[in-house]
Amino acid sequence: MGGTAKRHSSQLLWMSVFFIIRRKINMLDMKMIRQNVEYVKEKLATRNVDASTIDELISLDEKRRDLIVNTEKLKAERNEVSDKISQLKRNKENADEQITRMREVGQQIKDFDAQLLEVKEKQNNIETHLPNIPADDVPVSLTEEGSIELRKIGEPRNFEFKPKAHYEIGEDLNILDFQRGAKVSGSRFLYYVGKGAMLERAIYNYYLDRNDAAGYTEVIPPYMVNSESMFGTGQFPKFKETQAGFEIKDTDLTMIPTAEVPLVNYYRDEILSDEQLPTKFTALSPAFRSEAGSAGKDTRGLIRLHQFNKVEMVQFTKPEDSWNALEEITAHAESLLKELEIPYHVIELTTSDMSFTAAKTYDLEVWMPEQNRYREISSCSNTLDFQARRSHIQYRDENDQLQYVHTLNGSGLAVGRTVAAILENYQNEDGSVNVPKVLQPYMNGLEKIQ
RNA sequence: GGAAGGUUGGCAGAGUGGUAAUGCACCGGACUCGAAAUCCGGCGAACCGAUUAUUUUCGGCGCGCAGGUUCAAAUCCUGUACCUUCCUCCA
Repeated sequence: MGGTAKRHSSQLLWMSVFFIIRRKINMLDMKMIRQNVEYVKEKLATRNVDASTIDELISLDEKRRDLIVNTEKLKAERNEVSDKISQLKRNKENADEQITRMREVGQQIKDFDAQLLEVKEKQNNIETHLPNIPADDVPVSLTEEGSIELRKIGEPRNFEFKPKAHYEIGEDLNILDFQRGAKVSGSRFLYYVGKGAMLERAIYNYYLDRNDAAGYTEVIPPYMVNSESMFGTGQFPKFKETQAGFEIKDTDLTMIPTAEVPLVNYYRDEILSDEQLPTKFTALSPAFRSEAGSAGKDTRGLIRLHQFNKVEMVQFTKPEDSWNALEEITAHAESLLKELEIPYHVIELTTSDMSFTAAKTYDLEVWMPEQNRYREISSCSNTLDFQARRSHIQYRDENDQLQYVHTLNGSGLAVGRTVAAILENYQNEDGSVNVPKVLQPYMNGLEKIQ
């Protein structure tokens, strides 16, 4: 058992190495890079990619194409001579001379192919680690500073008492149980109990209903996905190297860090017709994150957990529509906060703050009274064709030409953090918490948790 | 978890070592006032490279995927994924 398990996992390792090589995966179009070397260097420099990396990529690409020319020449010869051999054999003539020669050619092909594989591997390793090129209007910054506040909606409430932290409120009301979460699972886990569980459920049902009304098709996706899916949306390979997620041992499965992964990969390796665009999906799912590297940050409360619920929105659009779609998806996420009457602001992330796949990102941050600051509750991004290239999602345009679709994702919204925001913003001096009006129908008319 | 069968172009479907039949669909043409039917011709996804760079042409790859044997693999060998059916088990 132990032996087979071990062999099994080493095979999986090879599988995960090879699926990268097997298909030509361009997150950025190699032809585009080749033709715009300086532009790419300049753009990626704003995302901490060294110019020498691009130089190395270019030289590997040249080497690769040279090898292809050489090896294909030999393969063409082999095909031709093989044809002759088969004719000779059919005529019962002697083909020994040709066969001997081809034996040699075959060896040469093998040698070139081995070299080619090596170069491809190196090239792929660089390519798959290059982040998306930021859109031209994204603020440039190499530090965390520099994001732009686009608008601020709603006035933070004036408290006549010292507002409590959401985790205190939740523990005092017996609706959040972090102690037992830690006992049963560990830190960064909790139980929602009673009206707390009901509040969580009310929020995500409310979100799903609103998203449905906005034209998103509701989906219940798998919560574990294979490596190719993780690759398609841009989590792998970096995610794997930094151990940012939970991978299931001895399998090829990873617990999803966001529903974006199964939603975008829904159409992986498919060609859509242009009537299918735009397609809009929404899903409630738990999100699983190891939070490696965030030790000591947000150790209490609902802000940073290993498992949290999130309602996600994903759109597949034609290239010319994706920038409008980003505004639309953001506006829709905002409408949810407006209806919940929680103060928030919208910021535009900087080049280095954006996720690996994003060309442009808006974050929505809600006001947290006890922390006296805004905290992220939604992130809406346009990845352009970055994910579509990795996951091979194309469509036939009106001229019957194949084109990559554009993909967008946005939280609509993070559920656990919504609970936190409601507890803090709607708290009363006596420790009770009012239920936002729009959620009351989802809580059997309950107006206050006490 | 065990067993058997399967996976070939948009679809259907042949092909057990000599380089992917055939049908439907599709594109072009003929016939027609036009269409259908019929006939003739063409193409068979995607991907990669060279060439041309508005159009092209040539080649590689390509029969679920990955290895191996061979001058040559859809075909033989090994591994593996998925689908179907039957046991087993289970919400």
